[in-house]
Amino acid sequence: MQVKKEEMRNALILSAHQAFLEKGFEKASLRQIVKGAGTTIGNFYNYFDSKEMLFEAIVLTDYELLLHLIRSHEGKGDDLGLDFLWHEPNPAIWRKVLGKAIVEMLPEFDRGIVLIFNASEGTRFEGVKQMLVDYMKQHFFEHLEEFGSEKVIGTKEETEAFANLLSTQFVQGFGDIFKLYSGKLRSKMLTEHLLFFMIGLMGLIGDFDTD
Amino acid sequence: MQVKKEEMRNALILSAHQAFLEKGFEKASLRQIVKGAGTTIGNFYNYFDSKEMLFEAIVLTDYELLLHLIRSHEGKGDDLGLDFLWHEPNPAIWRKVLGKAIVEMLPEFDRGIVLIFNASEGTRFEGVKQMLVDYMKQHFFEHLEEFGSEKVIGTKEETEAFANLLSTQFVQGFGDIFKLYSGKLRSKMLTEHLLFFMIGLMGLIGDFDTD
Amino acid sequence: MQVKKEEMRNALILSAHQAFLEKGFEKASLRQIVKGAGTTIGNFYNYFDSKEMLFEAIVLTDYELLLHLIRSHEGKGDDLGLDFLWHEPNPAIWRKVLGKAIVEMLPEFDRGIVLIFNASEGTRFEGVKQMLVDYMKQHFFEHLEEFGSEKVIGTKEETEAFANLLSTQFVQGFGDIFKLYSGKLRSKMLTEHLLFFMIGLMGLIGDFDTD
Amino acid sequence: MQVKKEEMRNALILSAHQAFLEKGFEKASLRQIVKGAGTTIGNFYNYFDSKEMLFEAIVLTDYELLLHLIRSHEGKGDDLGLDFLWHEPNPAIWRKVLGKAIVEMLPEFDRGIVLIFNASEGTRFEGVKQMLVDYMKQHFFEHLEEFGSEKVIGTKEETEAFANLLSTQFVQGFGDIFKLYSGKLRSKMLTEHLLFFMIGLMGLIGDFDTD
DNA sequence: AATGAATGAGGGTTCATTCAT
DNA sequence: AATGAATGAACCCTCATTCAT
Repeated sequence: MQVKKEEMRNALILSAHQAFLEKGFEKASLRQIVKGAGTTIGNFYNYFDSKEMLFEAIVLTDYELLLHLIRSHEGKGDDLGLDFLWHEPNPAIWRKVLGKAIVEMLPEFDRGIVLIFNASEGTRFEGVKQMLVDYMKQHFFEHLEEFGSEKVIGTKEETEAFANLLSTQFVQGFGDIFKLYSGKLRSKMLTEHLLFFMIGLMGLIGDFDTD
Repeated sequence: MQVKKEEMRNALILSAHQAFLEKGFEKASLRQIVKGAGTTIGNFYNYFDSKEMLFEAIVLTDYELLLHLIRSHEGKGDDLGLDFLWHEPNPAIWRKVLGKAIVEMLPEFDRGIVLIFNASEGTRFEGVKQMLVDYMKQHFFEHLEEFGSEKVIGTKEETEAFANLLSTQFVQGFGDIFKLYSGKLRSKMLTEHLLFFMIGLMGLIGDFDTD
Repeated sequence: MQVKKEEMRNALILSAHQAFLEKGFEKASLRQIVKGAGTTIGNFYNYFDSKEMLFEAIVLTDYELLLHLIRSHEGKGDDLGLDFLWHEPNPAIWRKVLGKAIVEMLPEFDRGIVLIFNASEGTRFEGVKQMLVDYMKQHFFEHLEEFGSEKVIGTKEETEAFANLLSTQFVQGFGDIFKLYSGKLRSKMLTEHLLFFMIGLMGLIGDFDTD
Repeated sequence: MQVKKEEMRNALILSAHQAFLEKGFEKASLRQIVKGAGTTIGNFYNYFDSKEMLFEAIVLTDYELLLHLIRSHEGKGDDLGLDFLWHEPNPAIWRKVLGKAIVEMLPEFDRGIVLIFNASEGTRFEGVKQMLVDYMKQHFFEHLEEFGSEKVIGTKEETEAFANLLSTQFVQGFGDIFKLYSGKLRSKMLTEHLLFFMIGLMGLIGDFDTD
């Protein structure tokens, strides 16, 4: 009862993707995955060299897209070229600009990005999310300091802690959106998510008087 | 070498807390926990009926505090009694009021709350976080609708999706703060975190003109 | 891409020979062998019925040569017709005679003989080496007894044990030489090896006074 | 049905020793070993950390004895203090001296030494035998050269090859004796074995008379 | 002649839990 | 209160072999 190669391979990837999503890399068992794909463990190894290689097969393209995305902006000190928005008083502009920017820049991530973010513990990708968090944290921290956070938030340590918190949530939200939504709704959510953070950030440091 | 009952129990709880925090409930092994507590697997079962019961012992008090916190506000349709802030134009007030409210209202959560949020998969508490998310989601959704989100965000489905996203991050941030900080820094972070979400929310729906 | 039948067969034999030599029959894996031959597992079974048959294909000719060699001397009670040497006092003669005898008598063993000796565990040839050892043991034992070993070595049991030891080493050395050397160096080593054993044997039982 | 700790441990070691002896480290299966010891695989890991550690438990003492034996003679350039024998014309002396020397010097090797020699492939001890062979090879080579082997054996390369062959067999024979015999018979065999090699070596390079 | 999908048994290892002592 | 021996199921992975194509 042989099946065309690509069919079984896809069945394995599909089953694995679901299992990894539900339980994470380590807790998802190969037995469960092959069962979901309607084959046996022995046969699995005709398609992939190891459990980790299976994960990598699902994830690698998105990983490289992500890496490329980060590197193309690294060192430029900008927010995806949107720094001018920080000085834009009319918020109506924001939503438009951000929406457009996101659609243009965002690579066409597939299933992989979600696994990298939420199911990669135990693989060589387990540090990727934190890397992104650290990268974002730097941005947030710089903006907070630039606008005089010490007047509103507090000490440098407090500001740094808060920047850390913000970036963690920002990245997590990013991942959640990719997990839950796709197509236009995904773009829409990404826009609002970005907007929400920019507004929150500005509001936090901009308007307020503490006395 | 016998040890006073409470001491061993505490040693086990301490070791388990650390292990659960690092690896999560399922991946933390009993062998590792008892080793960390300086005793043996057999003896463990003199103190706890199972691995899950050990988890429960660490977590239960905080779980009940959390439940009580939610229930005491359930059905009141308020935000911890702070609804009036939504109509308060002076943001300086916000930080003061929120900071005070948090200190007053927040139960004295112990180590457990972090485990419930970040390490409870595989236990009967694994749904608690989502429950809280759902609870918060309702609040966010109501506020978004109340202020006419359809003008700014979009359809009801989009609004609901966004409310879901916000609440997920809100709760996650809440958990992160408890995980990372304690004492006054924790309160400070909680205040800023709340503030950030209120400002973001208001900004998103309040100020904007879309045309 | 099809290859002429004999070429692929030879490639498989070559690759297998190397693998068996390195790891022995059981630990050499078919996957490794077919990879080395540049084909696939499935195709392998077009050439050989089983892993064991592959081994046999490499080994059979040499096995039969060996069998023939033994049988042609069996029952004659001689040492390859060299018994007269035991009474030859001039050792210079020995080396010459032995060297010549070896070249003349030794069949043209191929790769197989080494595998039979050192890599046949798990095949039906795994007993061949021991058979040869037993055969040699008989010779050694007879010589030891003939020359009055009880005066020098000890009891019959001790003599037998020693004959066993000698023959084991003799055969092992024989195998080692075939494994490591070829051509003239092989003949040279075989001569010295034989010489060494004859001298050792003679010395052991000939000259000595034990009191 | 609990058994005293030492009993089960010994049963495991006994069963393992036999399995390793028969099949070697890699091919001996844990399932077979625990079955031989009348327990389960799970329980095995209450006694040993791994299959390799089990091997080590059997072998370590003998390994250290062997190491100590070698090191205590290393650099002295002697043959266990028996160099004078090479110039001793009366062979009757040899057997006596060697027999005494062996009994005195040989550490009380246990089962381990045989495993190290014949069943250690796949463990960290797999190189020990070759180390010993190389060590002996040096001795043999020096003696062969010292006595002018070029006159009798041939080129330096041939002499070296032969030294290699001799040492391999010498060590193998050493191992075989430990495998097959014990007690006084072991000492007896060791003596004859050593004697055999010394005689063979002398005869090979000297001009020997047999009467 | 050649491919590689499929199978089923077995490899070493870890796990939470039970229970005799 | 404490020990650790014992269990049985599950983990990822490798193997020789079969067979449809």
